[in-house]
Amino acid sequence: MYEELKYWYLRDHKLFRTLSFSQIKQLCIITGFKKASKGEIIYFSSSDVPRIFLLKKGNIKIVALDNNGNETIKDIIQKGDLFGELTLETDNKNEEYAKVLSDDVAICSFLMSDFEDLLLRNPTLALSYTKFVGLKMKRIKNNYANLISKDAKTRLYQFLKDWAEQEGVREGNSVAIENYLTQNDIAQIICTSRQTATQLLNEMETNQLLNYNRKEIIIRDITKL
Amino acid sequence: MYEELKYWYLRDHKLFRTLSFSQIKQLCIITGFKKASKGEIIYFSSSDVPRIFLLKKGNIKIVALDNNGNETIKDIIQKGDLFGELTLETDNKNEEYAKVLSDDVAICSFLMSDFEDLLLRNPTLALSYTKFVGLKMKRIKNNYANLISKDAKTRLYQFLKDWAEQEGVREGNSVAIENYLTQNDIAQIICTSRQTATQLLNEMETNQLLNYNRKEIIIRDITKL
DNA sequence: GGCTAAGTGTAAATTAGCCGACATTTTGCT
DNA sequence: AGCAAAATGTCGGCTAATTTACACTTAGCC
Repeated sequence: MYEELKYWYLRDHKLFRTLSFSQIKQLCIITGFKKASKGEIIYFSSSDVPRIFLLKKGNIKIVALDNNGNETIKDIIQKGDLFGELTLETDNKNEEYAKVLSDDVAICSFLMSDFEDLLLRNPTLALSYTKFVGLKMKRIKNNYANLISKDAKTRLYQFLKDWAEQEGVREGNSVAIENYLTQNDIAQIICTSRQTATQLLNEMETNQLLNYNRKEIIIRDITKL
Repeated sequence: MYEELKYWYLRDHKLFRTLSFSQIKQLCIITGFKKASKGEIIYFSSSDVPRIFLLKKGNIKIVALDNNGNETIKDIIQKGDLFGELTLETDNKNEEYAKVLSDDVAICSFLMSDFEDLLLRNPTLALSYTKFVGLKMKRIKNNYANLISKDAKTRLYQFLKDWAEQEGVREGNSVAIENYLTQNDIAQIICTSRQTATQLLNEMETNQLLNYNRKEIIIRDITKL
């Protein structure tokens, strides 16, 4: 892979914008690059050396298996997001993997140890990164707070609002979202059963709140959610 | 307040152990110190300049008010823990405050901006701090995962196990915990109603699993939880 | 010491939403 | 085109846990 390209891949991320070309290059020397298509599973937890990943294109979900072998969705990662050992702590027990949701994805990765070195040499980057992790924490906290205190309906509404805000294409008050999730995925994200999610989505369709199909969700009036 | 004392207060925290005396001193110049007693409320969200707090003695709970004005427990902070704007981002909308649980507490604080300066000058500290925040995030994630997928009983058991591990005094298989929480507090932490919590605790008492009173909880056999 | 508020105990009614058990539709694959 | 697998739709029973409601106990305060 051309050094130049790698440079731009990282440079693109707001976290790395303060870095010089040579600094990025240092980080890039050990950068891996990978393409994968829908349904593929990418192990990153205990696979080999701890890495940090950057999703360049597409969408993936981070999945963990509970004791009964059920999939639990931990996170949805979108284009531009970092994932992996973000806490810079190797985590042996957590058996997590990533599953590709969109048609195809592009992922770059770098070694955690190299990233640590870079942070040590670039205090500004270290500070940005700390804030970045902190922000992620805050997002997670808010998500969970919603999950716990609200009922399924409210959770679904909130999820749709968030999704619309992050990825939706707005036209007036209506928002179109590319739908790469199944109803089962949505159910898992908002922590309810598939049946309940289906029911709620159909109810919303009946009430003219949205149009749902497997490719696209159109929220008629985002302000009404 | 004597410089020396402040030095030891911070030095005591594992996060700051790598720092030299002069570095700690720099951080300390602007350190505030405060004592408070049971029931007192300490605002830190939007009060004045953003600060980071270190709880030196006692226990507090971080509480947020939801739209209906109900208290929601966000976190329980124990002796030695940091709290406040840990993400280094000033957070205007979140209206949170701390409430003192134990008879009395001692808190030191420093300005976020000073802490940022220190991090910029000490990349090693910055890295440690990132890991620290990361660890906190992981803990929160696990907590929430428990809250969501388990029933009230399991959640209570897990909470008691965690509490016992963090603060309990073990004697053989029995663990004594100083009980500074009301049953209502416990209910809020494990996200259930007060009545359910009461019922479960009494059930455990009947089953000889523990002895409960307002001052102390004794878990008969921690291995049986 | 006595009063008030906070904390605890208990029970019945109600309910959200999980679960099992299907039928139907859509998709991807050869 | 035709098949199997995945995704979606729908229903009713079941259960944990919330809610409402009230009695009792303890702690703190004048």
